Amino acid sequence: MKTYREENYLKAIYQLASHDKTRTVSPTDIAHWLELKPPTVLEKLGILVKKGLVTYNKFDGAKLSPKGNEVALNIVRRHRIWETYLYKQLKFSWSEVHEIAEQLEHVNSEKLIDRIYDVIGRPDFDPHGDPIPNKQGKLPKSDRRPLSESIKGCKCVVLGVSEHSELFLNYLTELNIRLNDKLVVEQINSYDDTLKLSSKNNETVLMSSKAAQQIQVQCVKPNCACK
Amino acid sequence: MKTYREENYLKAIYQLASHDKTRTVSPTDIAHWLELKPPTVLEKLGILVKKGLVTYNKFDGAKLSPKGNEVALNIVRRHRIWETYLYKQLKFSWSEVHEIAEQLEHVNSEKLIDRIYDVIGRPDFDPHGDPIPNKQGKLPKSDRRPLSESIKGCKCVVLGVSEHSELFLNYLTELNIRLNDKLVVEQINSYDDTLKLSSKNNETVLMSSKAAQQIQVQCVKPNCACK
DNA sequence: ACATAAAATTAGGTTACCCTAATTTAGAGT
DNA sequence: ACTCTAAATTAGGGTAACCTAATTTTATGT
Repeated sequence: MKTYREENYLKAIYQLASHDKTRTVSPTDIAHWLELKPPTVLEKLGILVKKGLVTYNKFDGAKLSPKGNEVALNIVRRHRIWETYLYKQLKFSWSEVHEIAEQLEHVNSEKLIDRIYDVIGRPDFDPHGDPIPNKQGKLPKSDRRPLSESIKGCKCVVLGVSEHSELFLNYLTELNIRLNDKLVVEQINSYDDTLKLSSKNNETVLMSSKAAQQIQVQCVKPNCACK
Repeated sequence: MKTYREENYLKAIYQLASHDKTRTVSPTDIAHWLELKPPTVLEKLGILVKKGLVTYNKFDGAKLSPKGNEVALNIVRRHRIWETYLYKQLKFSWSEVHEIAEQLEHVNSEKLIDRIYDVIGRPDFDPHGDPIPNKQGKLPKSDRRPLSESIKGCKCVVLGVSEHSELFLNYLTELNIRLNDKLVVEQINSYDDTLKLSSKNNETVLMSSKAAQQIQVQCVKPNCACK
């Protein structure tokens, strides 16, 4: 339990890297993410480098080593398993589970994780729609992509969200968009990429490009023009 | 979660005090219990005193203030609720739950504790037989007392144990003594207080006074001569 | 009462994490 | 190339929790 700060650094690097794969993960990014200051992060990066969990230089930023990646994915695994357990077994709401799972993910008992993973039926995805890595740190396959990459006419199903803030989740609730909902992209505004969507019950909603980037979907038709 | 060390100090003081109510809780006792060194404990005691959670002087030892007691009992509550949950819901063995509950007890979510407490049926006692304090820090009533206080001929039922080490729990398993077993005290050796006990299925076992002190029982007959 | 063992306390040090306030280095625009 | 800004880094501290090695008290046995 004393190593939970280290776990949080590794998880942060993982999350920042997967959030935007094009940019490097800078000390400033990590500091912002963990609500710390850059010198603090820099210091810790030095320690993580020495431990062989991370590589760092100012041009490439921080990168997880294979060992660091394994640790990070294990935490992600625990987090998502707990989220699912809280949601499915203990009837917490979608927006409540994250904060509690942030704590539970650091509880060190493989047997406990195995047990609750069994109870929830060993799913590949958590209630947010995020993939649950296996023990070896491998992610299950899927064709998930951001809704923002859809083209006009695409019919797709909501698999998850990339942002888990209450603000965002409540925003989706207001738009009446839920996990597994099917959406049709009616129009894409060519000026600001705002999407006009219609959902199953023929409600039509407008969604900003910013929000659409955070929604993970999969095309319903296997030969959909979206790639 | 960062305050878990403090929680552990308070819990240690509580446990040491309830373990032997006659003796004072010394820094050395606490150090031994938490696997720390006396100066470390002394330093922390100063902080706890300053925070109004504990009183301390070398003659009376460490004592929980009302506020400190409330915090300690809340941790005990969480610990025992988790133990029960792990045992009853997640099918962990009696000897496994303690270690995991040691970690889970520090997870800070009243709603989570409430939820799992509901799931296990809001019991007054945990699977060890230990009482679960309510939210106000009150312990449920019972006539529990150590088996070592029994007199010859007493018939009593095992409600719990005061020691939770694997060593001790395995010892009980070997003697084939379980929670809720009924025992009859056949003889008490007047030299070393060793007990000769017979259990329901007429097995006879010898038990040291040391072990008997750790077993909590209740007389079966309301007018039993044990007091 | 006195030696001696044990416990409490003091002194001084370490490591992990976190900070603010410079300073240096990169990057971006002109 | 030059300037200006933002990011990275260095310098210098602080606190919490630990520790070991004295030193001082307190208890204890004879």
